[in-house]
Amino acid sequence: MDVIRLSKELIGKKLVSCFDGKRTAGIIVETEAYLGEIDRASHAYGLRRTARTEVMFREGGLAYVYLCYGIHHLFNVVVSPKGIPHAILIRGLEPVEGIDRMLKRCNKSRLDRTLTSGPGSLTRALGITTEQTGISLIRNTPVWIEDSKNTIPSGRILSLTRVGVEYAKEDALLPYRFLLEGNPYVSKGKGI
DNA sequence: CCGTCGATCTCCT
DNA sequence: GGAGATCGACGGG
Repeated sequence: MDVIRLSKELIGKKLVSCFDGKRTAGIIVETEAYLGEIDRASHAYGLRRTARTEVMFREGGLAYVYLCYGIHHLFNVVVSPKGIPHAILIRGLEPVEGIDRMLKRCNKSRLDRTLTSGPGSLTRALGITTEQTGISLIRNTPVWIEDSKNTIPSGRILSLTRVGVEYAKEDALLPYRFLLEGNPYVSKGKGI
């Protein structure tokens, strides 16, 4: 499984949630690859296993959602065969469906880039929480990823260093952050 | 516009 | 006890 290639391929696809029969969705415009065992920035570095990260060691196609700083729910796609804990963090969405419902979830009255820019903001907008960790993203579940037929945003894919992983030493320099150049819904961070 | 700080969960030391 | 794959409120310039 080529996590780097898949991280780029996820850009332009649609992340969808559906709770109470109501869809909310956005086009993925920013991702980060986390390469499990060999990546100091990964929760699974050195094959370290905890209750929280156990889902990363399961088969690809599952959601890994964890709580960051005690507040923010961060959504990842587990992408590799069983035992290989690679994951892709979704960091930015361009909202396309159910915007009113997203605004309500975020206590906002108007759409602007802050609705779904950044990994903690987009989960709040879609209603994704740690309750969804471990669910399948390809079967019939409240959260999944699908091809976006009509609404594919344009732009070149840039590769930059990842955000907030300075502690990862030399791995902090790896160009494992991917985003659509110029898209307003990419997160703030160095290099942008 | 900018920097600082609080929120308060999980895991490591 | 401390830091982290973060965000938004607040205060000063």
